[in-house]
Amino acid sequence: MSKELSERKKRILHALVDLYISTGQPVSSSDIQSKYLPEVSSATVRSELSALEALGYIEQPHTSAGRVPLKAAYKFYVDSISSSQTGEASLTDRETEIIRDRFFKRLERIEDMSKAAAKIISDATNYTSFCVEKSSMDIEIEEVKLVPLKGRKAVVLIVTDKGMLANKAIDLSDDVKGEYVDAASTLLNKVFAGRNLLELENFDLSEIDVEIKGFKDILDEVLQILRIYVSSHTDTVVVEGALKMLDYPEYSSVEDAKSFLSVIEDRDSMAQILSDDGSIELSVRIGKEDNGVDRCAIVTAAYKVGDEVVGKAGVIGPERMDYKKVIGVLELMKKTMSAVVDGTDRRITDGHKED
Amino acid sequence: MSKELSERKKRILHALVDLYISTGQPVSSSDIQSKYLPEVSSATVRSELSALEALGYIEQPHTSAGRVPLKAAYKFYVDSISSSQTGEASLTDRETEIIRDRFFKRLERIEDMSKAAAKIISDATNYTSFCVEKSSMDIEIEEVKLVPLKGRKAVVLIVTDKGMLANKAIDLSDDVKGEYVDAASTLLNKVFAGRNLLELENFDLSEIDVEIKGFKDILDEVLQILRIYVSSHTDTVVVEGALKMLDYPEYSSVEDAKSFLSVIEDRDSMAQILSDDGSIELSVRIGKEDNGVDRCAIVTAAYKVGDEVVGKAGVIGPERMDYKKVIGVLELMKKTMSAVVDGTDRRITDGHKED
DNA sequence: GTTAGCAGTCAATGGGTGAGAGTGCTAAAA
DNA sequence: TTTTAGCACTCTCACCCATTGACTGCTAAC
Repeated sequence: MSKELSERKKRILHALVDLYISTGQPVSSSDIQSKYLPEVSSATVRSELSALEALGYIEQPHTSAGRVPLKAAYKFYVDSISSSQTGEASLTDRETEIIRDRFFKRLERIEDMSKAAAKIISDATNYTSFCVEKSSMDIEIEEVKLVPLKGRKAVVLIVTDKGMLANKAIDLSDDVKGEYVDAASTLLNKVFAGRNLLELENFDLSEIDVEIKGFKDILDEVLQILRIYVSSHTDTVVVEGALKMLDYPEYSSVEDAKSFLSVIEDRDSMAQILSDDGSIELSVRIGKEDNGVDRCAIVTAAYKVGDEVVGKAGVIGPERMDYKKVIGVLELMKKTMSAVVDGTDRRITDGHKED
Repeated sequence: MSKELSERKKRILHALVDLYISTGQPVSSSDIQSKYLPEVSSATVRSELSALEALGYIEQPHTSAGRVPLKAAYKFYVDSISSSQTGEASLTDRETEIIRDRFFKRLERIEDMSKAAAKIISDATNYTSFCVEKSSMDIEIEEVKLVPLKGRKAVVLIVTDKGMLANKAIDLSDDVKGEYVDAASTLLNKVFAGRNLLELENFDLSEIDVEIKGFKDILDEVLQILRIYVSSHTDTVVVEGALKMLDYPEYSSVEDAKSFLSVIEDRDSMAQILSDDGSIELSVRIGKEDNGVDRCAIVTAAYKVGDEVVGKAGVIGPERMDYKKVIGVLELMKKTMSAVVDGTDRRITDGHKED
């Protein structure tokens, strides 16, 4: 904070976080000296460490213990790795290939993308992962059709530019004559075709300048179907590997585990947490004040089409997580997913790989 | 086992299980004596206890500890409560009313029944609960319709006696003429209408004695839609209150908690476990050999329509669970749900309560 | 500014001890 | 023969204490 650190302090801080991430134990001056700075003595490292402690980067759990990174130290660490290189370089070519491969292999239908991505991210990083699909309401109704069935039933079909939206069987109270159905279909199309789903939220039937006559019932019915769809269609959150967090000593008490899991399992609180970071491309949030989950770090990547964020993928793990790897995996997935959503890479839409 | 226990042994065994269920601690002879058998001395209880130990009902964790029930003791206990009274009597009228009330209040659409029931059972008992809905394949196709849309797209609508089944937009490669669509619709109906979904599994198009001509593509398409539906439509399992198990000291180590949760979270293994008990009306399975989950008891109730099991509801908890209450709640839910599914109690199908 | 050496601090470990809980056994009473 | 009171025995658990080992901070020399 405040002023720029000396080069040696930077090296020492980086070393300390590195060591702490891999061991989870407080790091001693001699550890740092022997593994990262053989050219100086441990006493020198010690004096640098007390300086860093005064600056608020690290602390000692107790007098005779080594040092543990604080939030500021993690921030510094994350900054230094994401500026020094593109994160993806932290994965070997082989790893990159395996991940890409698994992604396309699992992807038979495009709807499974979130699930597949979450699974792969969790497997590759060994942390709990999640994916959010923003359910865009920017859907245009192309066509509404009333299809008569046997008996007095009929089906309302609503076709949109993004595919089929909803269909529902309804009872027609009147006797169904072909003319009625045809007329109703025509009317429904006049009223709804070309409209956007968002417009419908405050939509008043009486504003429409078409003849409604005996069709009010059916119009209401369709409107209700659409409204139910809009209100029920919230962002979908999928979580993978929730139990992986229990492998880390940070969460080795049942109470901690329980409080973590109860947040993770609750889709609403997850959606809340994930929406907090706006639409930053790559966001790293550490600690409860930052992300709402105690003693955790959350890394999210937003994937976009054009300028619009269409979803997010991320990892939630202990503060001392392997940021290098996580950022690498997320950047790779981000690229891959953006390409698929975008249509640049359509390997899966026809059901098989091309390469 | 082997021989019938003396009346006093029965009382002592019952008392021991009762005490162990409420405290979770090994039960001493004097506990039993003071709270359940004041007319004899603790020494007498002691000698009875060693007899029961020899018979395999109970054991001592170590020499100077009290006794703990074994599986045989729980079996005895469950038998004695379910024969002595109908379990439901173990709930007060007030409790019964509250549970019924909550059930109907939550139930706005019939599809939510499993979820609602699981939630209520879990809340009422404080254990992890689950519901399984058997997805019956006994569905008859009533009508197949090919509905042309704008452009070259069309929708296949499949109507069954149980409601709408599936619909899928397809591309028609040929130019779409009204006649083609009509002819195809007629053909599709000839082929599929009146058939049961189960027949379709090994269904050979060439066996059909209608003219196929140029319609093979569309027939294949529909057949595939149906097959995908059949294969993807497995029993649905919902689980509620998975984390409640962590409140019990039996699962206070993270490893135990993890192994429990990983079984519970996995729908497949749950479905497996739950199908194991056949269609017993009320099944109590204790211990790993019995139910596949370590140090747990599983109580399930099957709800039926006529003779057919259409679903199950149950509780999974520590071996020393409050069987009385659990059995009471499950019997109540079983009655209530059977009535709803059966159609005897249709309070919810028209969207509001009647009483 | 850096280093070696040393004293000081603290957590963790392990052995020892005493209290408490509960049993089994035995001999006497019912 | 069954039940009971009394007592010795066993085992766990909690606590204390001393020892160990891991670090640090300080100081004086380089």
